[in-house]
Amino acid sequence: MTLGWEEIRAEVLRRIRAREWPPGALIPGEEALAEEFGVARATVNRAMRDLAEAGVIERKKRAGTRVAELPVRRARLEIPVIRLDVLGRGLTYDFKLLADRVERAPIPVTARLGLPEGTAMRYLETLHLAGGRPFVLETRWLNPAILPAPPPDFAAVSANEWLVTHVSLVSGDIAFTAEPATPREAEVMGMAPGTPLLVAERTTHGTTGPVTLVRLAHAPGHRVQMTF
Amino acid sequence: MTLGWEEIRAEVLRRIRAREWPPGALIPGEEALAEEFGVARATVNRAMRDLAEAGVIERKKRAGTRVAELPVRRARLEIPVIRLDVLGRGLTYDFKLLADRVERAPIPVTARLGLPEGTAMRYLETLHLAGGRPFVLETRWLNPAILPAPPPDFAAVSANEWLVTHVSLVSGDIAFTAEPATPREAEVMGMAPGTPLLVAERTTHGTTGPVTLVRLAHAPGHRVQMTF
DNA sequence: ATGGTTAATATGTCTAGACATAATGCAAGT
DNA sequence: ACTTGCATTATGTCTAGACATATTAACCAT
Repeated sequence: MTLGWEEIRAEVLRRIRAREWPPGALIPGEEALAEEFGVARATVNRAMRDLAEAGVIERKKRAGTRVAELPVRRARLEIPVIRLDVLGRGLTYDFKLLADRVERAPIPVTARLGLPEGTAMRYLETLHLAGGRPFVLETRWLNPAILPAPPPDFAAVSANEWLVTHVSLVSGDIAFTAEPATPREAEVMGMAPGTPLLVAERTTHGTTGPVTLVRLAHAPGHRVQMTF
Repeated sequence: MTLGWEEIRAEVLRRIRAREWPPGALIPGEEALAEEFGVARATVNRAMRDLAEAGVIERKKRAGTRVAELPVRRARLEIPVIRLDVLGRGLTYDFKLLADRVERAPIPVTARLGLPEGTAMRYLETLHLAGGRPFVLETRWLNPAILPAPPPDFAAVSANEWLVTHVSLVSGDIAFTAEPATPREAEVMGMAPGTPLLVAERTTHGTTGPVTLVRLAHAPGHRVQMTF
């Protein structure tokens, strides 16, 4: 029976958990481990690289590999298109375009996207419905520079979905906060103002510059679930 | 100048974004790409594996590699120990153990951890302080079976931190919700009841069974930030 | 002591070739 | 028509060896 990289990883992990190699300790080099397990160094490397990605060990050239002092847990969040999110919950999906206009974006918006003050941007307000009931209110500022010549009809395809399939997003960030429902949100989504809402704020950048800043106000009770 | 796997990845990504290989399309096999770029197949494999992990392409043995129809964006959340989170914000850290007792856990708690109804569990209530002000109220149900013979003193080291360094956590999940502050939370953290709070609920399982269920109620204004 | 240079070393990556594994689609048998 | 089995094929993994790169520690010169 020959060992694979996953078995190497399992054994290394076992030794770390058993405190044979305590936090902060220096682990034998790849060459030594390769010899011990009777595999090629590349196989050990594969296993160690995986553990490093998981945050269990820290590796530095020349300095060697050591067990992480305080292993940082990493959770992965998969952000689906809202339509698929809703359908995945077994509910019917629909959306309404509540607003679509071009105007000068407020300073906080341009600032966060790194655009000059007073840039004219497309403002979109979309209410996503799940099973006929409000699911998410999306308010979006979109950089018109990234849109094609005949701009897409966001009443037919939601901006959320159009962007995923037509713009190559490079990087971005999401922040989750709990906020009281604004009067506008309360009115549109049919709830009392001040109701706690889970709000996700995303900025995304593409190859040709800033793309969009979007605020997703989720209906009460919404859970964002992650596994690790 | 010789190509590395990151350059292969960049070029493949460029072709996908440029729609030379549109969503759903079948990409040439590793062998073909290796020949085209003049590198070994393992190098192409490294690049493709990375793109698959990022959700840009989907790979299946025999069936080949195709461009993802709706690229699922994946964001990574790093969950540090609360103490380091606070120190990382340039604030002093402190915590107070408000409650520490053993009692029968409520049914929802045992159910979520997969323990028998009425199991006696350790209940801990910890207030984490940042710069002397309430930061997070942690309410935790801990499976006493995983604790060592002389149980640790959670007044000296927070349970949060003790668990990370002493229990090998295998899997778990986190859910974020927005909830109104309970009377207890409002009292302890000094705010009006009903104030929207960002709540994280985590369950974790170790090698020897369920470990803990914890609820972290964050002070108003708290942001959970992720990058992708 | 102090600062800069150099050699040693552990990890990172690559090559060329091999076998393993899984999924597909065709062919044969019921 | 339907199922079963098998050959095919693309990805997954491994080996043994090589060179690249970052970083440390030792050394030397000021």
